[in-house]
Amino acid sequence: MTLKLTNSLTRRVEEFRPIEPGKVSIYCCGVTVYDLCHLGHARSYIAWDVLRRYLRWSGYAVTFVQNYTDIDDKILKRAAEEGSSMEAVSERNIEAFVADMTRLNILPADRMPRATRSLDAIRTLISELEAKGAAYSADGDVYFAVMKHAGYGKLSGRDLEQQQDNAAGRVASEEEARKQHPFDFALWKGAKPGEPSFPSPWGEGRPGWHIECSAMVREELGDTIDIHLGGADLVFPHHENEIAQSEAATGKELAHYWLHNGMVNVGGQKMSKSLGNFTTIRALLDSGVSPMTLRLFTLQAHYRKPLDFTADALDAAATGWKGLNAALALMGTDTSGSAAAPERSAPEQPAPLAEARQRFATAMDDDLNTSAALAVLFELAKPLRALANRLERGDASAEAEAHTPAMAAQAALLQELAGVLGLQHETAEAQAGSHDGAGPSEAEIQAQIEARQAAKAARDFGTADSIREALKAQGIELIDKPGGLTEWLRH
RNA sequence: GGCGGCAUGGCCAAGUGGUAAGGCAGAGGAUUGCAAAUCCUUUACCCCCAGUUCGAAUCUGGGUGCCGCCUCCA
Repeated sequence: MTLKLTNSLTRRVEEFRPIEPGKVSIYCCGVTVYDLCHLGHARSYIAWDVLRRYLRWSGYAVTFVQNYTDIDDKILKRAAEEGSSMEAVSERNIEAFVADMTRLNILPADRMPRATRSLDAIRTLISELEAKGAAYSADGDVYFAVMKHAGYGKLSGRDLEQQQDNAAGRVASEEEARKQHPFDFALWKGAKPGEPSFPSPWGEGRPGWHIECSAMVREELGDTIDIHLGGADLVFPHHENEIAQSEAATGKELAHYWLHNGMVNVGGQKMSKSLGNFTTIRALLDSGVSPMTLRLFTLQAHYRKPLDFTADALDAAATGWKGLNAALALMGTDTSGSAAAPERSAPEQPAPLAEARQRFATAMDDDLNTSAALAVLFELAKPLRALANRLERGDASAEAEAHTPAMAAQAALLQELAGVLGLQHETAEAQAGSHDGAGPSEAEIQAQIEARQAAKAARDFGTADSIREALKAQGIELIDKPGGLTEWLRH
């Protein structure tokens, strides 16, 4: 079996064949760092993290490059609003991005270029386009001439002539007037008073949005790469323009495979900053939803499909994760295993495990069918959970069973496959989320538990239950364990 | 209007020609002083219509509904 991926370029599922055997070069469109990331970003980057982990597990050496767009109108606007600078806004949001991704267990990219640090490559590319007659300058701006590029529209299925009418409906801004064709887009924008600018052969200014990606792909990975990633909302115009620029300049295909993830929806509508219906990653995580719950939530759907974000669906994911997590706990807290040279053609394993591994690989090979892959994890987890539960009850035979090679192998496989999906065991604290300090103190809770123990010993269950109810009202859940022990959880 | 995509049980979601994965919720049972947790069992003919086929959720045509992109956007 080999990996098959849906290529947006052909709108078909294709077998993945790297340019160089055993190696994969990937460029992923990153964020514009003007604000915190929301769940849409999380979904996207979790999906691509899984692609990357799976390729690694399949034996490929992966080079993963993801950019930061650190110059753009929205960053400048934000900086003006808060009276700071472009750099300050960018820096702060890059830090936030890294922190959020880390919490979600998303592997950092191998290289993370920034637009403002790639200006030489950008200027070189624009010059080449100009020399080839694919670009023209007008009043300090430089535009890409879409009519000069034969393949324009091949990714998004747009026909320039057919699109004329739609474009005509746009507001005839000053910028529009400078363009030769409505779809022409800025490669370089002339400086406006008071805005940061950089020198160029066309005067002071700054790069347009699309050109930075073309330049960074080329600088970091070469003229042609294996896979280019991004959200479905980037297909047009961003990726279309990227292709046009790069291919007009190099005469080579920019990327062999274009993968796009579906949007996160809220109430059937795309989650976005402009609609204001977004939840930031950190707001969600800080509200007590664990990172792995969010990961599981996004992975339960196929990456290309829209994913509706609802409280119910998230609750379901949280409960589901509890089960997987309990099974994962059998291996202890050391779950750094995902990095421990996993190999998909693993050594000998008992037949059922080999079969599970195969089903997992088959699912993932099928355009990253994480939903089906998760089914394998849940099935592997089932007996492990049962065992974990018996262990908790102090079942002596369970103790012995836990140390049998069969169980150990099952637990190891579960952990390995979970690792491919970036799922790792979470401790109780991580699951509980942050505690804001309200509610009864530990000492108070302990005192209540002891009082309840006494009541129970006296078979005064009415008092015992009322104590439990009172604590519950304060967000404290009591759980009786075998042997007369009582544990508590803060909700 | 143009381009693309989606419609599967109460909810989420796989399955893309051979008779419906998995998760959540629900129901019954076990266990428990009662709970919680856990364990066992259990719940669908796949938006509508017409075709192709021995056989379709899966293919074709039509219809209906929904979403994304066409302006910044993961």
